[in-house]
Amino acid sequence: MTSERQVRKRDAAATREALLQAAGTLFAERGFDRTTVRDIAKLAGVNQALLFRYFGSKEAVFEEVMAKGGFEQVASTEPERLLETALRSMLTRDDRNRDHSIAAYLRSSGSTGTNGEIRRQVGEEYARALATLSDAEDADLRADLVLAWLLGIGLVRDVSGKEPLASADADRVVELVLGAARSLLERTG
Amino acid sequence: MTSERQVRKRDAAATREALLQAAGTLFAERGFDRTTVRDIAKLAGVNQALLFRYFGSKEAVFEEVMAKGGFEQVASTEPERLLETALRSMLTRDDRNRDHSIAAYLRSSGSTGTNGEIRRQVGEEYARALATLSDAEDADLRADLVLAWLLGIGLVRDVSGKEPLASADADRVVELVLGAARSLLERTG
DNA sequence: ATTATCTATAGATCTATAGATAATGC
DNA sequence: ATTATCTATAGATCTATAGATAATGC
Repeated sequence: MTSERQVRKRDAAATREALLQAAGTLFAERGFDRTTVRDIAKLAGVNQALLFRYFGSKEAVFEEVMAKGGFEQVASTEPERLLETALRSMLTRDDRNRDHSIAAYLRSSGSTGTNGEIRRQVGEEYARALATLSDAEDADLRADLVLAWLLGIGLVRDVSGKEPLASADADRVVELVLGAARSLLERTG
Repeated sequence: MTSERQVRKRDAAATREALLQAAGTLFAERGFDRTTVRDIAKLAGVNQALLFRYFGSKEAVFEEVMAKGGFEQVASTEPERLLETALRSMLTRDDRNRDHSIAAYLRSSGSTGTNGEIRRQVGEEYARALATLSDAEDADLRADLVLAWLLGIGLVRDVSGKEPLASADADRVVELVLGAARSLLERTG
């Protein structure tokens, strides 16, 4: 990865992108606080000063990682499949092309300030989509509860590494969760 | 709070306790990484060097906060009521006597190492108790999913502050969650 | 000439420790 | 005399910036 840097031409856009990608990986692995800008730059194979040149601050990088990953998934998935899609993308470990926004979200729960705001916005997007699946009067509340479940599963599984959930079969988890979530969303009263 | 310090006698046990209490409050508010030992000492009204004298390190304080809060609740509640009790204690904001372990857990998700280990253990305790409520073959997995829901609700509510969940009526949330959780635990196949 | 990239460092933390001070109990 | 508490500081970070260097395009 560093080696390809040697050959790479001077390219501001590519450097920016490399930083964004590296930041996504590290924020997802260690969270915001424990990721340093030097780590990000090192993984991206660029000088750390460039992070400030292209993003201005570490927080700004985080915001962009979250916004990009989170909004894209919601926007590109129809509500009916959103829960299953989000669930599967969380249950599946394919490091390539993985959306890091949820893991980054979970690992950065301590952070407040600007970080909190962008994380809240991503949550809004998911919940709004999920709420369309319910006809209940309190559809929004139920959608929040389903969102909470989704995030909680990621927390227990990836962050805590708790068994048997951590290595449970994805199909089985999807089956159990979708069944309960559907009945929660669809049930009236 | 600082004022009562002035009158307090020299008392190692009380000082230790004050530090533990202060640490619980701050870890729950800001998480491990964003809480400094000086903040803890200041809130406890004691000198920061005493934290190292009585606990050895900041991590050791975190472990003790988590172990104390988490294990106590599980041990003192019968499994049938554990879910409702834990849920209500999370939904209710009575700053006094509040168990900070779950919030501290949630806000410190970024931390790995020793922190991760103790957090995993507290999760084990809860899940073991919840698993006794299910006769299904995969009772442990279902219990993990219920635990995940509990934590996820805390995450969305307290850490993200997302509405309508953040200010939803506790009884209503309990009703919705308990209903779905029971059917998940009790249903066979 | 422009601008992507790098060097060097300021300035502000934070954890942890060594050793001094002072309140208690014998 | 013992030991709870405090002072002072070492040593190791980390974010961010100012200014130098060097690769590109006209």
